[in-house]
Amino acid sequence: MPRTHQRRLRWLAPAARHRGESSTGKVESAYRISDGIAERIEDAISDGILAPGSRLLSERELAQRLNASRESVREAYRSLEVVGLLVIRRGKDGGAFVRDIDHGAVTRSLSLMLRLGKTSHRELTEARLLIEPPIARLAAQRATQSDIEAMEAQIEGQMNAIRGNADSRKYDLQFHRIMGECAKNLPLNILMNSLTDLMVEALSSITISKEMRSHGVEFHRLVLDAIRRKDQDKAFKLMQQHILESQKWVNKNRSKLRSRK
Amino acid sequence: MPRTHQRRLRWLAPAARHRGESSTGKVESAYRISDGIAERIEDAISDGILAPGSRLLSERELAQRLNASRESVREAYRSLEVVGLLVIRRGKDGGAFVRDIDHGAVTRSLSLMLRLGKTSHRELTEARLLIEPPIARLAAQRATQSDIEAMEAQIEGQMNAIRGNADSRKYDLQFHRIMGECAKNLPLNILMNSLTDLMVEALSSITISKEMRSHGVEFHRLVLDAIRRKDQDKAFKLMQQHILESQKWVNKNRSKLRSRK
DNA sequence: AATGGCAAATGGTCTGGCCAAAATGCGCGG
DNA sequence: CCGCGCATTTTGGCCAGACCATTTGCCATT
Repeated sequence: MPRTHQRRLRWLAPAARHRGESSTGKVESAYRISDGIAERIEDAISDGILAPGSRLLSERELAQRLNASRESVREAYRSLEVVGLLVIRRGKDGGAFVRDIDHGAVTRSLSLMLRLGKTSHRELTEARLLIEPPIARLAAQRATQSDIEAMEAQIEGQMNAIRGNADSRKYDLQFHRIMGECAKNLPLNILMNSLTDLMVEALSSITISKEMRSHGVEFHRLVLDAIRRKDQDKAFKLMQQHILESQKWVNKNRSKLRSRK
Repeated sequence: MPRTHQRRLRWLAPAARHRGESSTGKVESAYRISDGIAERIEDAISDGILAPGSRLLSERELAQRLNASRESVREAYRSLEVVGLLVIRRGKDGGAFVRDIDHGAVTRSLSLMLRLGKTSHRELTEARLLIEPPIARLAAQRATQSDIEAMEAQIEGQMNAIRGNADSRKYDLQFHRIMGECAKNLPLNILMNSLTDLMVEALSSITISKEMRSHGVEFHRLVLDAIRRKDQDKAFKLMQQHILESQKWVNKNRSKLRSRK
């Protein structure tokens, strides 16, 4: 039975939200139906009503239920996909699914800003130098047994990759990632991951010698050892040294870096 | 005259981009026309072809030129608006404009992630504690004369606001922001701004006593003094102390904090 | 000169349709 | 009986055309 109402968009009207500034720079003036829908979904997700992995209604269906057009719903879904909350698949059994938490969106925005700001590699390294050693310290302080085991497994994998002459970069990144987990601090972890992701991206164009890779994994082993012994200062200094060395190495290979216009 | 086109989307096909992973988690499988358009615009912006403030073609016009539908163009514009690259206005003389660089998007995604991750205030403070003091140190090292003047002016404004019993929070935030500028490191600056923005947002629900506000500005004055004298360690320690004190104060007022589900 | 209203440009939404991808079922041939 | 491929179905992607809402500027009326 196709409901008979004609009126539009009354379903969201209580106290026409001003949602001012909120210091994030977002200023919504005149509202868009799609924004209203997106906001509702966003809230539902952050309130846990929609768990990661669950499937939303199809565009057609939700549109009908909300008495909105399919386009409005579509736009809402797409917006949320852009910010990383949803993932949309086509075909039967497709649709919009709640993505499990993933800081990729932060990295993406950050990456954009840095590209626009013509950030140099030097700045990136400097930032890492200020963030990662403290994280290593926290990791040494807070790593659990299972954290340590995860890192051991990872190092193992990396060594195998090197022996097999495969690309070890992925493992390298993963080591830093696990260490970030150990610090038990989400904001820091996200920030660090974004920086290291950007680093990897920036360096993706140059190949790394086998010796260098072995050297890297050796360093990881030392850091892990410090963490295992809960030697916070040692972990801090090792990390610092690790970054400095890699910076030095990059400088020697600067010519191979792809230039940014 | 309704153009006679048969084929679609040939205008973007050279070397069907795979744009794999890139470690940001973004995996585009099946190509969307709108994504193609968005990517082109994004590149144009980061290459400086489209300067901040410039106006893009209207949806109708660009659609016609690209031989695409208005919806595709619209979707591209909207996506870029969501990530903070464009701002869209309605009405005559409206349209999509290139936004000048603004880290708001990063803050927004970060904020989302933190909400989803149920980040505590404690973690936020811890992160700030690791990031801001080093930034103060860098600021002391690198601040120019005009930077210092800007900070002086800001403190002046803040004191006036306090005397007039106006809300000084805006100025407070601004001080940290200017100090970030002084550090001359974009990544760090963005990260710090995101954290302080989140902090302000989290604290927006409680009022701050006049004494506390005076205390705050006094601290800023001290920090500025250290920066002026290029006393890096002093700036570092002051900043650390500043954050610790505000944390202590927040703890005393914890009950007033709006709870996050 | 001030003001009110009209016209134009532009995004926002709706309708209704077709295409393309993906999963599933069905039937035919081996 | 076991695939293998084709048709079907569901769902997003795209399109065309229309109308609405907002904003701006201009112009006529007062």
